[in-house]
Amino acid sequence: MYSIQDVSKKTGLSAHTLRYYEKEGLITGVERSQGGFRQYTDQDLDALGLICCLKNTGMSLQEIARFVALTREGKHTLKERVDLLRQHRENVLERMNEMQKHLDKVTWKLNYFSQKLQEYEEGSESEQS
Amino acid sequence: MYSIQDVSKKTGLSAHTLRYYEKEGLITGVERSQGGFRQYTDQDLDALGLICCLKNTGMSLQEIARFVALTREGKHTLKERVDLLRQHRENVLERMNEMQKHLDKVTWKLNYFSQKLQEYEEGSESEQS
DNA sequence: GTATTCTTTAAAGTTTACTCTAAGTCAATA
DNA sequence: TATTGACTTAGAGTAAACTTTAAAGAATAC
Repeated sequence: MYSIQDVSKKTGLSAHTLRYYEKEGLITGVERSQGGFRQYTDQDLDALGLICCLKNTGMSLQEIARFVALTREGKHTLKERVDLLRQHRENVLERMNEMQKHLDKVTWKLNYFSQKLQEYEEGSESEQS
Repeated sequence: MYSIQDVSKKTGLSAHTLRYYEKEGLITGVERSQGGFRQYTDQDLDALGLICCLKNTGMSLQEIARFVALTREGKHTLKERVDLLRQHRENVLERMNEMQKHLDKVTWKLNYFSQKLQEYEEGSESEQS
């Protein structure tokens, strides 16, 4: 059993954010101590792991909440969940491809500016001498 | 010379967004017709091209505005601009790496669910027969 | 020449994902 | 036992990047 601070350290999400995620339906069924404090299990940490991966690959919290809701509904949503992840995977690959293209342009510009810089520096050098 | 609508079509940014970018200092020195309408040049389109690449690789509008301001200052900022782009490039590569790692986890989960799904479907088949 | 469409501005509104505040409860320590 | 510090809630506030609105002037189509 982990306190909200423990989980915060383990996941890198703030305690505020963890409560927020719970409110938004991303995490469900977190147990409480007699005093009402959250007590996370290893299962909860597991679930948070997937949530972070989805988030870090650009899935919105809303979509993640939908995925979590499907999970809670049981095995008959397995196909839908698989489709969802598969689609997400495609989207991410597509985005990374696009990103690479844009980055190539940035690299091109960078080289262009680098050359300009060299010319500029050589210019000021000869002025100094 | 292009109208704001022309540029909107060419760049994929809305006319609203183009005005917003101008207000935020991302585009500067756009000429006006006698009636006060914006008239974009090929140079402006070029500048917008770089802006889109930077934005699409995750640079914030604020940082882009900073880059544009440096450009306006002249050649003595060339080194700073090169450094900025170089740093940005590193950041993007780093992010893409992280992304790939997170995506690998998603793929792993996907395969796991796929297998579960298959077992589940086989299960219901044998129940039916 | 008038109706429609496009453009202008400033400013308010929206969405996403937090982040912080206030007021109070709970637990551990000096 | 008092106090410090972590935890609770609901709800307000924030930042980024738009997006919409309103009111008015300009260009074009018939």
